[in-house]
Amino acid sequence: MSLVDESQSDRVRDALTAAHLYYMQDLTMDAIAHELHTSRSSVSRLLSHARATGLVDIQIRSPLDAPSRLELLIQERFHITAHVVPVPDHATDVDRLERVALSVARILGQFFDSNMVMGIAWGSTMNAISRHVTPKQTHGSQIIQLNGAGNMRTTGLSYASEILGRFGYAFGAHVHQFPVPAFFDSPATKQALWRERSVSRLLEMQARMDVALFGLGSPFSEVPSHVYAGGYLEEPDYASLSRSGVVGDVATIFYRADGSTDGIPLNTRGTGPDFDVLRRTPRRLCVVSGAAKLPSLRGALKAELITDLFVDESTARALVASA
Amino acid sequence: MSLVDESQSDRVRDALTAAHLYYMQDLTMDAIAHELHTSRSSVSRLLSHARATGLVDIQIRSPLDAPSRLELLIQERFHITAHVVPVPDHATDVDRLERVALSVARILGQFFDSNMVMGIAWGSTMNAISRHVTPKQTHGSQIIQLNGAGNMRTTGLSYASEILGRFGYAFGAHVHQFPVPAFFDSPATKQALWRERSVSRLLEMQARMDVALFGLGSPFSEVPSHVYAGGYLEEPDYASLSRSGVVGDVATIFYRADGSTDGIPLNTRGTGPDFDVLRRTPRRLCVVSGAAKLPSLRGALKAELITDLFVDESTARALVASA
DNA sequence: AAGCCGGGTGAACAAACGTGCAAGGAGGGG
DNA sequence: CCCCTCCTTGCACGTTTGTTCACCCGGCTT
Repeated sequence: MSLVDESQSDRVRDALTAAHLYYMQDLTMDAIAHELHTSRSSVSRLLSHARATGLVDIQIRSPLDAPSRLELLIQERFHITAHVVPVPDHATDVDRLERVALSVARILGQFFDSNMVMGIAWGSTMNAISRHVTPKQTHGSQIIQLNGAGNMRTTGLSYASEILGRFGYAFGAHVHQFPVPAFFDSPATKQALWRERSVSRLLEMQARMDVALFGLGSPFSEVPSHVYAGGYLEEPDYASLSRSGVVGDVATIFYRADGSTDGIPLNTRGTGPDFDVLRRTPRRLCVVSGAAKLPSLRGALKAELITDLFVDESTARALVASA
Repeated sequence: MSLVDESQSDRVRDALTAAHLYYMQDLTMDAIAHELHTSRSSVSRLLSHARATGLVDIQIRSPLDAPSRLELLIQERFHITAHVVPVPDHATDVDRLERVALSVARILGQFFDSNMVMGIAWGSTMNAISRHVTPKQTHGSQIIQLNGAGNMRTTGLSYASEILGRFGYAFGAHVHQFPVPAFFDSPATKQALWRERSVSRLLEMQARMDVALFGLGSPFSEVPSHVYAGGYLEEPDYASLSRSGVVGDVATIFYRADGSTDGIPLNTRGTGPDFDVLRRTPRRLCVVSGAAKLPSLRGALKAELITDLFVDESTARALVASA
């Protein structure tokens, strides 16, 4: 282990030197290879490594007078910070998701630091982000799962824990899983379990998280979110959602177009944090891609669930275009 | 002007988009050119522009457990933060200076922010840095010249103001020049002028600066600094310095190997800030390259003039090697 | 001890990139 | 109105960079 450690740290040291020479002194990889007594290819790999592990941190800082027109409009209209991801109009929804996720993954480190608690939902958006998130070493930080992931067929643990694990690994954070189904069959079971100390400990932690990161579910769009495709809900559930006028969910809690949640039966069985809890979280990062989620997004904005919105360009345009 | 402004801001906007697509989404320049309806070459230029103007900010962050061994040693021995710039041992002194300067220019933005006052000396080191400093927009910030620049032949204003001007431009800071000679002929003139309100206003500003940036002068090394080559001093002055046991200067104030300054005649005629003033400045960035400055560096460390040291690798090695 | 296995290396190739150059276009002055 | 100038553009070229592949070397198994 000591040998491994040593060679690891040698590698890091070399990567740092190479990064310094490349990004601070503008040497070519060739020149660096020469100074480091190795081959140019190795330097290329060293630099890739440096970027991938967050040794090199590339940020884009708009001079504050020139954020995109769209970001300004959204800020004025909804009083949130918008990060519009440029994506060509003809891109497919899969592309959109992937590109927004990549951008978020790169920028996430700016929102998370040592000794913070970050709550994370799961789903295709979070999955995509998790696969790209660039590491940033922190200490004493915690990552906590926002809602259960089990369904009738599996405990969902492996899927959710893979996602959470990648975030935890990237930030050197302690990961707290939430080993319950996404939806309980009976509200009583939920209430019972919520009184269990192991669970209430998690809920308390959720109540004092610093950052929440989530996507939006949109039950009635053509591209249903993970929750809706994964066998978590059954026919009568959908009928009930439809009757209640639901337009979306955040971490298994549903809401209407006006942002209200009162009297939606399924919410007594969902496992995500109550919106009152969520709204007390200082920074609430919401990632949305694709126009299909527009109604869900409007509802979430009405419900004031979002402080920072990450959205692809054309969806952003659609958002401000309509009243 | 409005047309110029508009096209400027268009350019910035395009540069931001391109940077986002390139650095956050890992598209190739070709792909970006396509999305922006322009040619690949223009995208290349756009990205260069984005980097050069600080829209894209590249930082290197050592995981705090692995700063170079040298930086650690220096920190332990002298209680300052060291930034060791990797430079191959066989590099010439000119190379050394240039590469250290480049590194400092890139990192300087991390030390300077809005509403700050930065004092800047001048000389070949500062000149080299000024030619590379990457912009960072700030507001309400001030840059102030630490010491006069005139000599028997010229007022020195153009040289010093060029340097100061580049810093000021890069940070959007107000520049305050110090229109006096580097050394007065007579101490009485200095004292008289020091009582002038226009000058004392500058001195007061120096007294509350947040950052000072300076190199070291080394009067008796083979590669004399600008002050010594530029006709600022005359033969009797050198003799006097030699008699006093001077090993270096910071902004025209001389010191001995033990860091003391008392009773050095020339200091009554120099125009830089008193070391007591300097030592009250929260951050004092010193840039040194080349082993020839080692004695000066040791003296400056003894005098506790430095909080952050930027130095090339082999000079750093030499510094810790000797007791 | 021989043999496999995984990770890392440099050579060679292909892709991506930067830059000198000539052409085109907008703005300003005659 | 024309011309001159300066700035920007895209092309073409040479350079720089990423990636594939065969190879080597240390560690572990049989």
